[in-house]
Amino acid sequence: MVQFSIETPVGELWVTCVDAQVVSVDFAKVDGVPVSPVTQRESGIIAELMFYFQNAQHQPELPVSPAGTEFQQRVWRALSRIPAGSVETYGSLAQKLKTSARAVGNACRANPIPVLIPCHRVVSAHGLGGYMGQTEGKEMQIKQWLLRHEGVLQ
DNA sequence: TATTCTTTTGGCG
DNA sequence: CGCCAAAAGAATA
Repeated sequence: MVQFSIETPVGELWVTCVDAQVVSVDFAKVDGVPVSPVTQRESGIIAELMFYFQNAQHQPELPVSPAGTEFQQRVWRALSRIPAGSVETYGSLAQKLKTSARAVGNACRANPIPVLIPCHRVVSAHGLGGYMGQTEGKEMQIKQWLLRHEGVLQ
């Protein structure tokens, strides 16, 4: 397992890789976890991520292996198909997946890989919805930044 | 199987 | 616009 951090406009991004596959991405730093030396395989991942933070239209399609149930993987794959610069509502996603809006929200909340799996492009019918389990606060700032970065928000 | 959870939704004041 | 209750599906024990 290789873990390293990337400096982004929204803060430090912590990436965990196993066998050149992204396992998790987290905005919160976990103390006590040493940064492993980055190898050749991870350097490509870093480049892709940093490129996205410069060009919102570039959606990095990196090999990911999120740990989750069958249903969650289905939702996450659907999320990955949302093109940069557009958003979906929980309701419309639920229709496509033949499920309910709250079930979709459940899976989104369990998403271990923000940014790469664009759960920030899913909004509620009323407002923005939430992000990483929070409906307000720091997480929402990040969500808003990402959407603004992609031109969805003003 | 029962319990609890959810980044929702629609309606009403 | 803000508050409330309902409701569907899935995760968890």
